[in-house]
Amino acid sequence: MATGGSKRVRVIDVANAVGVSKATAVFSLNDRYDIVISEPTRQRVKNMAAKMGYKPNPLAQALSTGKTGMINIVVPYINDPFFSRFLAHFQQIAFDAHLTPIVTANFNEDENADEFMERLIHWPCDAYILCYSKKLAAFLTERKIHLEKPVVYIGEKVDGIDSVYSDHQAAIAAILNHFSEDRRTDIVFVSDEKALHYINERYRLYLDHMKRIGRKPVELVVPERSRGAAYSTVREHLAAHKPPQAFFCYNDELAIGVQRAVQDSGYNVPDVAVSGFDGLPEGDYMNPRLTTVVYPYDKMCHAAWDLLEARKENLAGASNVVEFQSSFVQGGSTRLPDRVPSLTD
Amino acid sequence: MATGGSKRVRVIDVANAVGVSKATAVFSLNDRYDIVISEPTRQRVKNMAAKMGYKPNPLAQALSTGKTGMINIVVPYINDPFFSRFLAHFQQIAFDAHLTPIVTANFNEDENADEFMERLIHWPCDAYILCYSKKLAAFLTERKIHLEKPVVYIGEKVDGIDSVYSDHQAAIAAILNHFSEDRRTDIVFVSDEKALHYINERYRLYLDHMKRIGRKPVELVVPERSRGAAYSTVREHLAAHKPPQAFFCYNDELAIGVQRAVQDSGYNVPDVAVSGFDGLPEGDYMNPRLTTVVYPYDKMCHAAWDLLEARKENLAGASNVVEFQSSFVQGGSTRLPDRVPSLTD
DNA sequence: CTGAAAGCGCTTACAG
DNA sequence: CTGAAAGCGCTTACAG
Repeated sequence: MATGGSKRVRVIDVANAVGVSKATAVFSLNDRYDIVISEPTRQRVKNMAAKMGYKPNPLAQALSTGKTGMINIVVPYINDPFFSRFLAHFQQIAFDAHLTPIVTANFNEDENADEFMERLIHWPCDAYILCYSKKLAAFLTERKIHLEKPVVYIGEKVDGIDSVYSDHQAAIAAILNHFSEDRRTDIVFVSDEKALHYINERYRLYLDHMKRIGRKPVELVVPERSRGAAYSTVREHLAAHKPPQAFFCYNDELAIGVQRAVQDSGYNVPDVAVSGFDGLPEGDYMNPRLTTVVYPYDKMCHAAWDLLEARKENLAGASNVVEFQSSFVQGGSTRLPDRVPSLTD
Repeated sequence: MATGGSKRVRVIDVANAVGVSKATAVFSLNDRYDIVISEPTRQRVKNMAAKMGYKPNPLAQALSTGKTGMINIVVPYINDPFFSRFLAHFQQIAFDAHLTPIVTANFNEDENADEFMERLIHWPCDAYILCYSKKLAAFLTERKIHLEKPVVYIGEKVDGIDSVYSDHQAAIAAILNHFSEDRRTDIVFVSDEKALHYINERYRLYLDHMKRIGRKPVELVVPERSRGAAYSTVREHLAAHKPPQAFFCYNDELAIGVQRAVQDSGYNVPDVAVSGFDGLPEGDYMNPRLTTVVYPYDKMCHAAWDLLEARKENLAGASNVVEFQSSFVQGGSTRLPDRVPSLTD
């Protein structure tokens, strides 16, 4: 049976209805002006197609042309306020470009990850947008997929493929500097295992900072990158230890759990300061508001798209990098009431 | 050029490498045990396919069989903590079933909505899962798409197609009852325009309740279903009016903005009570915790999947409905300290 | 413009 | 098991 329902209209049906050949119908519909067809004929075909509700079967077109009109957008997790912002942007961009976005979560380090990647590279699509999944980027480049189809990476600078990222250094320094100005030196770094395992910029700058001010770094490792896990870990920690002057959290997701844990343990925020990262919208609705770092999401997404478009012309060319700057945003979760806030930007 | 890279391995390549016919190769790979092929031959084909990295081209398979292996999952918005939970569940379900999920946001009432729906029905896929988009459901049933492919609706009971929903009545009653027990009678309903426009259960039960207790209902209409819009609306309201005893909010998204607005206006929550709806994870991390209503998301998703599976066998059969019960969860955002909490379940 | 044909990569019915 | 063939619905090169 034909794909897409029993009585789907085909080009041949349109051609027969108008009384022209299949070729003429196709050329008219596809605006092939390199073929000589009279304007009235073109119009008759188009009108009839519209009247009959003809839509080309994308599958057949794809098989014939090698262009699927599908674009694979990969994020580590689909149900995550951080990544879903990127998804929403790309969804809109793809819609406008008349492409079908195949949105997939790559399960990053999960047990399904390998299986996922195998399936991914065999799925026919025209291009890939990878968000924050270095492992997947390595997988694709190893198999030279980026030489066959455009691939763009968003999140970090990755060798060999076009990438877009936001530089966090100044923003991280601003947070740590802000702690110093409030004379907070007893700072705990909160992250999940992954963030410690890889060479992590936030962690590294934290270590540098602690060294500089001559204090011993303390890491609190949360078993999983979720607010719930952060909450439990910090509750336990505060049951056994005195609170630090500040919790420097890997991201907002963790900071949200941390802040709640501090409060539920009977301490006040910002007496105990809590800082996050990522600029999740919900941070603005915490009480107090979460100090965080925001990135220019929309600009990053559009830059990624532009790279992808440009790449089509030149698959083998040298890879490009587009850099943005993240910015520190101070909220009540770190501001001591008796001090004037100091924003670096 | 072939889809999916220049040197993609095809069945014929595998067949030639083993020295069997194309048909034999296909039958072996597809485990067609209705065809007599010796076991050793089957194995040789499979091993060679694995060795050569052969994966069938899904596009060609789809065109030939009429089965695309794609399932369309539609939500109003992709970047929404409520809907993205459903997405995450279905993503996993589809992965396990070896299907490719086409995740799309239908922009619900936006300007793009019509264009979106037109494209949607012409996109070849094997089935549809619609989440909370009645307009789209009507569009599909009008065109009798549900008689061609399985369609399941999640969110409400919809005539003519299989649907899964959670009944909120008891939970809504529990919230209102909870307000009464705390002697709160001055209750404001907060929703966006849509929620008032349609016949809305939460709104209707609120009106009934206010009538019963002899108080005048007050609706606060937020221009858009976002926490930011709710925040602004309530800030303005509280600048001009005395606070009510309770804000009964259409959902958590709005309640999050409302709670923050109440606090920023200088009032205490739960002196002014705020209740939400949906059981978003972030409600648990508000200060105080948000009183809300939770649904059995995972069960709903699996029920929807089961309906879809069953529907394949019998497209024309009468539609089924699976109902779940939502439950009231009391948080600190409504609990008066001097009263014993009263949970109905 | 037309008409007949090949091809994308697969599945499947059929005669041997 | 094999081999030759038709078909899914489209695109495209080619001879007229």
